[in-house]
Amino acid sequence: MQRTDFGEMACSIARTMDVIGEPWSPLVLRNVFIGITRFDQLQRSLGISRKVLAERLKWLTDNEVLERRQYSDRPPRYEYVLTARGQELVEVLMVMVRWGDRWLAGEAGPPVLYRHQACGQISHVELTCSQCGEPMHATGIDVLPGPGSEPVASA
Amino acid sequence: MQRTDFGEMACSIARTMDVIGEPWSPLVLRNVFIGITRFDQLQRSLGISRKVLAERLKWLTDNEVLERRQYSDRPPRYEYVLTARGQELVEVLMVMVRWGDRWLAGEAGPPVLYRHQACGQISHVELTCSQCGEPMHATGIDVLPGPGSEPVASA
DNA sequence: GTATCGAGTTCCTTCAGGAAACTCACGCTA
DNA sequence: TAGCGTGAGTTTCCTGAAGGAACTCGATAC
Repeated sequence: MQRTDFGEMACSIARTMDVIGEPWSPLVLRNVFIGITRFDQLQRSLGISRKVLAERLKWLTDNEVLERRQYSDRPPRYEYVLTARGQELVEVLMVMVRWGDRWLAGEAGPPVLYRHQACGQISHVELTCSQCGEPMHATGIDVLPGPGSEPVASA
Repeated sequence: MQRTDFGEMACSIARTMDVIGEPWSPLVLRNVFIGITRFDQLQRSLGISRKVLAERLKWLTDNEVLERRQYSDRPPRYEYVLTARGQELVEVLMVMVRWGDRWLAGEAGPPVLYRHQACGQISHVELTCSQCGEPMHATGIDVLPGPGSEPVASA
């Protein structure tokens, strides 16, 4: 095996990276999210190789992150849309955005802004605890082994 | 240029992926976060090639995500610790964890659990709006161009 | 009946990842 | 003081994946 199989590791990060673990997939998802959903649009907007784009789209649809949908019958034409799984993956991207905005945007400021529809304000995501609702950061958590900690091979 | 230079794109996701954009870096960060901080420890725990690990560690320290710290003078020995920048990057990982737990963990359940020190409960991160504090999801936001939307080359 | 367009495939080259062996400075020990 | 062990990488070689460009294929457009 050349490329390590992250999908089999007992780690959600590894498993997530098995799906979005190379640089193009997040950008493909971002573009689909903002409405760039067709093959040639994606190829041109990203400057990605057509071959690699085809591979990524297949991978993402196989992993139920995207859905390939026919939007024209004659001629047959397709577009890609986010599944529920993909919608939630965009939330990972939103947190990446926040980090990139904070540490890498430089003087120019963030390239895009997000408006929260519920309150109408320009904002960004904060991480809070699902139990108490207070802010939750890397410095304030303990890591414990969970039920799926080691998937001991039964074979 | 073989590998596209994501760091120059006007997109925080691309810029973030320029730093953590291949599968090993997030896992290296995770391990440093949980206390696996030395070269050989990292290499053995991840099963990563030593060459690639050395490259990643150099890249991550160059990007101020990790800091190389000497913990022994004679013989000279080094360990890697998270910078403030790296601590915040771990929050991206926490959201990846949540997604991976939800969609990829399967019957076995999540491999690790997180306890929020502030409230003492086992929990996971929620995304909320920095302005109104209400939940914030991909389906409820508008994307607008920001100040750094197109870094028009001045040259 | 030729051009165009969307949606991919195919082919070729180059580069990055994996595995394992090697280096180098130091410390232990017998 | 010769030899062994250890941590922290480097070096070498091989294979597979990314890039780029050209090609295909069905279907309308002119």
